Amino acid sequence: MSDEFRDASGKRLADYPRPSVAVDTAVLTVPAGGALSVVQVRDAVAGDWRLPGTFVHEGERLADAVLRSLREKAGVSGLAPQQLHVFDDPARDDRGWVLSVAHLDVVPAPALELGGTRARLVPVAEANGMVHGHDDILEFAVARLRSVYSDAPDPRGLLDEPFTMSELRQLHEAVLGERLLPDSFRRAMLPHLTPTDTKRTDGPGKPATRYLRG
Amino acid sequence: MSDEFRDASGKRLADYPRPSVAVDTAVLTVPAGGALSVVQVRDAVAGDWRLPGTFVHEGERLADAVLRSLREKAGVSGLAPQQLHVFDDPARDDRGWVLSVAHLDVVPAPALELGGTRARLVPVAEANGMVHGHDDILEFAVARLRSVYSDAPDPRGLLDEPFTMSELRQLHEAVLGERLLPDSFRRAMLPHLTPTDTKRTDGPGKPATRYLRG
DNA sequence: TCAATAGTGTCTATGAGACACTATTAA
DNA sequence: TTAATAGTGTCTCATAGACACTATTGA
Repeated sequence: MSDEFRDASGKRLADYPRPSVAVDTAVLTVPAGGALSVVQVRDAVAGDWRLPGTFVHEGERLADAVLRSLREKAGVSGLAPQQLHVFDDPARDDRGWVLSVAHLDVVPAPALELGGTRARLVPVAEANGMVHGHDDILEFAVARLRSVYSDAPDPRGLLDEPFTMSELRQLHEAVLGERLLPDSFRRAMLPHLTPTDTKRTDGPGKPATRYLRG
Repeated sequence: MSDEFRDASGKRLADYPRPSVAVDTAVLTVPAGGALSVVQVRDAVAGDWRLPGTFVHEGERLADAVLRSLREKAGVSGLAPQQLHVFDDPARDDRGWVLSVAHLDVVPAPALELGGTRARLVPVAEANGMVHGHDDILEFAVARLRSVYSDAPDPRGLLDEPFTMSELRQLHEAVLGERLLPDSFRRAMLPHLTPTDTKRTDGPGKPATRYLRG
């Protein structure tokens, strides 16, 4: 890298004003039998609950900044952050000129070990009123997750394999926030599933086949 | 804005290193009877052809930076830049630590007044080998445009209204890069179109109804 | 009349919704 | 046996592909 680069107008790159760049992440999960939920952290200074985020360090990839913020602020081992959108309203952050790159990360509930009282899991329907436009980021993230869960069986691996058709349908219902028709759901998913020999037999009812993705 | 804000560790916001932030834009259009094409500008320093871009000015919205870059570098009156993705590879730009926010803008061919020899229009199939990962940005932009043109009739307004079904289908074929079945295309589009009383009668053939969107 | 393009009617295959029916278990 | 859940078979309706057919123009 060269700080001495000059553009067509003879200006050095370093002479241009630069924004602070933050990453803010909606970590989504579905607890067993629960609703689609998001990780919030308590801000050390202001004391409010918000999405975990951090400023990007020099030369750091955005995805790495996300993983660092999740590890440090929420005690979460994030997996595969997915970039959503840059929020660039100059007035959105009262600390100055800050661009926020919103991310989505999807983590299976059993892998979520929230760090004490600084982090909590909240159903997305109840996670509103956050600062710095974090409500908008959450909305973006939920919309993205729902779009990928409308076709394929558990594409982000929220369920442990193998799983039954009912478990899969209940997961999709939690993600999509609506009831699904069991018949249509089964027919749409079966071509993308591989049945195994193991069955689930707990409580009454015919034993359910367990499936693998793919 | 306050430069004196301090975070939980007592550090001022201004103390954090900050990246340069650029916007780079794929301006797409379809010339009458032609293929999907993109605007390239010749770099004043290096002399190569690339996508128009600029560094974001302090407090400026990303979309405004895009419009400014199109006006100044390509002589184009951009319309509604759409954000695509942040390219953040620290090594992607040899000038230093630069984040590039890729954008898509869609402009009707008659509205494109390219500025002399500094800008040109190239079919997307022939626009490759650009610096700073601009090939990837173009690929992103084309994919986005194709996804919005797969359902609705000319959603980005590339055609002047009213237009005939053939004109609409030829536009969609140019955008999607593939032939479409006239029957299925007509049936898919008719519910989203309003017929007018005017007809097109040039050359032989039954006069074609002209339609409006919506 | 002929060539060319616009537009209609309809047959068929496919897939979703609906729902009755069978299968297999625990209690 | 009964209740409960899993899974199958099939009817109907909506839609896409295919394609024959009609409609209206310029030459």
